[in-house]
Amino acid sequence: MQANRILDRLNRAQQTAVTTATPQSLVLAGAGSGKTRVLVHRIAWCLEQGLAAPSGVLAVTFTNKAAAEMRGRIEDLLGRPLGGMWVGTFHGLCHRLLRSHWREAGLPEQFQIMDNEDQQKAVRRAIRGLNLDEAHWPAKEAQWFINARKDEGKRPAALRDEGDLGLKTMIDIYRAYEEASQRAGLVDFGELLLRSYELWRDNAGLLRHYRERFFQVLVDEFQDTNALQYAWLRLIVGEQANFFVVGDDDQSIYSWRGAQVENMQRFRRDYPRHELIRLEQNYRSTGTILDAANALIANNTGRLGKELWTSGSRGEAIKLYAAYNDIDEARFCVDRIRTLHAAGDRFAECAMLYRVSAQSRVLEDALRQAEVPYRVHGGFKFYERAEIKDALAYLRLANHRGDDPAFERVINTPTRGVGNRTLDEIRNTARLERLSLWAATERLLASREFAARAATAVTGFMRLIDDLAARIAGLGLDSVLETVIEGSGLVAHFQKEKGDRGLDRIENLSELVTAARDFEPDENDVEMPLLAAFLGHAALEAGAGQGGEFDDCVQLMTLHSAKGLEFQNVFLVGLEEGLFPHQRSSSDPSQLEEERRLCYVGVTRARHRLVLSYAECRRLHGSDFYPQASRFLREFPSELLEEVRLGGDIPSHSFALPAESSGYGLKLGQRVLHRTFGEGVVLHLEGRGAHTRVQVNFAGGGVKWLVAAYAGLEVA
DNA sequence: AGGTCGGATCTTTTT
DNA sequence: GATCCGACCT
Repeated sequence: MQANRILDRLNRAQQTAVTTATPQSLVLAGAGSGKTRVLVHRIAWCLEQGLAAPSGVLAVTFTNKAAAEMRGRIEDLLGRPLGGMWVGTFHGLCHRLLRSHWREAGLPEQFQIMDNEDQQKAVRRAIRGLNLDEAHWPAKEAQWFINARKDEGKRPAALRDEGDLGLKTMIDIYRAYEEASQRAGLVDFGELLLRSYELWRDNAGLLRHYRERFFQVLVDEFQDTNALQYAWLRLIVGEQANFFVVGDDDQSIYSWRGAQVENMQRFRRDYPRHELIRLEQNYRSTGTILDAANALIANNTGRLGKELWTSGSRGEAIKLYAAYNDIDEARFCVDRIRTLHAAGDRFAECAMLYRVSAQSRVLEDALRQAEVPYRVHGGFKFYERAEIKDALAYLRLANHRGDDPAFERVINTPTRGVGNRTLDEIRNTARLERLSLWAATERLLASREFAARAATAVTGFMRLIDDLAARIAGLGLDSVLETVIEGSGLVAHFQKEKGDRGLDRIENLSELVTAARDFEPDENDVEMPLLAAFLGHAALEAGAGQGGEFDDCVQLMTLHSAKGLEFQNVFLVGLEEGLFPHQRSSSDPSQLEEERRLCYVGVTRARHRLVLSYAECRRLHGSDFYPQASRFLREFPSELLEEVRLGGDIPSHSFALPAESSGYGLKLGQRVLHRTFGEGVVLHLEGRGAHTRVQVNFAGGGVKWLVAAYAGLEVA
């Protein structure tokens, strides 16, 4: 391929990025500015210019989807396979490293990956093992603590309790969990990263080897990296490699799970001779939408700074609908979608975006009522289903008896008479003797410490696993799964379940066999044993949600899951104070800015049409709320918005950009305090000046009408 | 061993 | 309102 063919269809800024000769570059890539394009073309450029062999390229992304897309596009552009390129997610690549160097990493060869659920159970076990009260020390919080520390690259030994008992306990739990995981050869998601970081850090020879190999290191969505990922990158880049990172500080929406936008500033400090390139030309949205997005995000502080523009048309005004309530809001959106569909747009080109998943319910109801097909993104994944995890647990245990989570999962599924007492006995022995659950069970059997019934049950289970292990040796992957499913007794177990549920599960189990038959490790994993690759795939890439991905249906998802996608028509619903920005974020300025970025992400998903809406009454957690319109609405230039109304008799307060008071500091949804009735929320306002009457819903005393002049309400 | 009941809680989600 | 979790009961 010719150099000019690579640069052919790129704009100036994109060309600059692709061809830069500066060893370190930070590409500030706005929404819809062709970020993936730049990454892919940059790789092609490096190869064509002889700046790297394919095996010298390391390209990292966050999601499997992004990695797959990048691989596909590189191959398309090059017209040949990746060669020895490493293109994958942080976790996928770390997994690969640990499989190749398990010994140096201090892991057993058959180490397994724990997903969230496995991890939480393991943490719970650690908490119980320390004789702590679970009500006081919830596994979820401890899990969060452990993951946050790992994301910072910290082991328990590196933590100090500062005399804080709570902190000390957390560290104890972390340590106990870590010891148990190590003993069982289990690795959680954070551990994959931390372990490979340490692997490189502590093995000079190995690090040298990889540094000599990877001369071009590229990172996608750099704003989402956490401290450990950045440290990992710095380690591999070293002094000599080229470091090419692409990101957008305005789309950083994952700080709550450890992402540090600060890494962008850190990069600038750590590599003072870097080149900063801005991609600001947008190929997605209309001028109107971009103006709105720019104006909104300008309210944030400390940005690297970037202004999106387009050579395309202004497009139509952004529609704003003030709904009477959430049901009305849903109906309005569905109505418009039907109109658009009738005019020729596909349903799949319409997306309904919301802040919290709970909002999908009302939208789904309205869609179903109107018989409009839809798909809700997110939610349960194939490999996260209980029956799939059960089957895989049998396989994991047959493969590696020390796999404690797998043991716990299936020791009594299907029920075979191993009760809690027996299990506790096993757990205790395991803890005291530092054995795996399997080894502890063997131990207890040998010393005849089980009750007769338990002994029989447990022996039966162990025979079953040993038997499975013997039978699957040498079989193909799909036969392995067939054998395991058949031998586990899971099918009979689920057949007993009432209703269609059991049937579903059995169907999923046969789907698992199909998945195994069709399984091909991706290019990064071809060297590892097939079974390890398959189990890794199941844990790391939990699979898509429900099917129907290719049908023409309206797309429902949270704003978070919308990042990276685009649609002709976007309906951004629930623009209300308390919901968006969310209550839990509204007290902290930096969290508030993240909410704003989330809004920015939502707005920039739209190509042609953007509809914003809010409800004056919203049912949430079972009771009604009367929120104010979101502050974000006020941050859009009003000339870009056009208020839409349905008929004249819908009680709708004009969107009233100042949306301020009635003269008494009262507004809809305002929290107020009354001398005798206590705290309440303003439901309605009527009249003006001295005649203003206000309806308040008091927490204690129900709904009351008051004359504002006499009520003496205080704004709470 | 398994089911049922009451209480607490309720962002966002990938790997 | 819905769900998840633990305690309690059968």
